[in-house]
Amino acid sequence: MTSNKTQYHHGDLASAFMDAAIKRIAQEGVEKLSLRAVARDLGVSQTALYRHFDDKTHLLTLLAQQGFSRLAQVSSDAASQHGDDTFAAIMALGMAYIEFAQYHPEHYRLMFGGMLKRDCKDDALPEIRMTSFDVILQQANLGLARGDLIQLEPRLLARSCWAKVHGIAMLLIDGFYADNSPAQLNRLLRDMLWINLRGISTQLLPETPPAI
Amino acid sequence: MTSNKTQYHHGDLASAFMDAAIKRIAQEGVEKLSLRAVARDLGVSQTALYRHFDDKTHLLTLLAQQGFSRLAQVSSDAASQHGDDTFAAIMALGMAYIEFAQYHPEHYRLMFGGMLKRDCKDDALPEIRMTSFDVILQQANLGLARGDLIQLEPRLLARSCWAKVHGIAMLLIDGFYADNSPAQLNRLLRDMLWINLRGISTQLLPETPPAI
DNA sequence: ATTCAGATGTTTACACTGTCAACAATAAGA
DNA sequence: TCTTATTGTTGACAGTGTAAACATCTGAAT
Repeated sequence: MTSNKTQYHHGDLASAFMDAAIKRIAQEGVEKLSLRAVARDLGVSQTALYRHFDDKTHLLTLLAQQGFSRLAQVSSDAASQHGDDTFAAIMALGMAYIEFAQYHPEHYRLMFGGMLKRDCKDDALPEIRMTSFDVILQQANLGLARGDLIQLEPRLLARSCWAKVHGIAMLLIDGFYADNSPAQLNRLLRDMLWINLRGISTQLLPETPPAI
Repeated sequence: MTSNKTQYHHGDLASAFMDAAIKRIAQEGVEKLSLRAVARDLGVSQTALYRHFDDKTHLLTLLAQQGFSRLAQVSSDAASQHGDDTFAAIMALGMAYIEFAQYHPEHYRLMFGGMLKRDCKDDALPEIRMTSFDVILQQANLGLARGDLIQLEPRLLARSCWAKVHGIAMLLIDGFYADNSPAQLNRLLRDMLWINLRGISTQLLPETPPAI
């Protein structure tokens, strides 16, 4: 299996392809990703990938799915570290979410760029997409149960938070907050998240979030 | 000038190109826009556009600029129809903004898709981008002056609104709210916008916005 | 152990793309 | 009218995604 003598069979070309593709995407952006270039990186023929993926869209779809599952993971982890503090949990969730986008901007753009929706026959994507949403929805339900959040549909509360977080993440990676030092940026992001939280809180929250 | 006998000189090929390109983008998405296809639509040679645009990025940049200026126009118009009612004005602004994205999803994606930021030498784009923001900023300042909004930096208030509106618009055109009737959708969008407004209001607003 | 089918990788080829260089036709000013 | 800059065309080149035919390896049944 790990015989490095014969290199005709790569071993696990599929995941090697995905890793190499992500690296290239991170460097040069999704738009100008070339499958042939990835094949060159791996020292493999330019059509080898067609034994593992239907076409380019298929590969990108799998990468997007991978991104969604990682995003759900990090945001879920962040939220669960704040026990029964509704607002701290949602803030942590949002910041982790935004950090993911910040560290993997091109991957995030692939996930939400919309180039997949048009010709994606794979029905699994919308489903996996929702795992990220479910993390937020769960926190909304917890907050409702604790009486911390106003009594609207849980889905509405979650959607509101998601839209806010997503908008911030998008504008951030598009460079709209570039005129800020790291400390200022952190403050700005937290302030913006907090405003939306104030809008769904039953309590009268202060105008700015508590220090970390 | 309008001699339709000799067709060697088109007259105004530059804007004809932009119009035709926008049409194609609206139909098939930004990603798979082919300059040659646009040239074919216009019955013109495939390199004619290089007398009017540096390259593909240049054309897309101009289209994006045009989009930003139209977006600023419609959202400004919507806000100015609500006199001195801070919350009605901001709600109208947000809804008009979202409607623009809804009616021109691919154009909106071009504006915020980030495929320009990477290799856009044109410095005018970030500037024109900000005209959309200035419309919101102006409403924030008005609301502050009336004492309707909490006393934070006007830029922060505006940025918060913008992020929310942008996030909603993006998720909308990505199909995340597809499981809604038009009436439900309108209600959902307004509810989400309203939550953010509650977060920056000095008054205690109701949990859902007043009927249109 | 041999054989044979399926999985995996390669070669070749095609249609398509963005863009450059060289050339042709027109419009406008001296 | 002659000149010159503007505008459009032709032809070419390198790069792309991907289909078809072919080659090689792996693994299981005989």
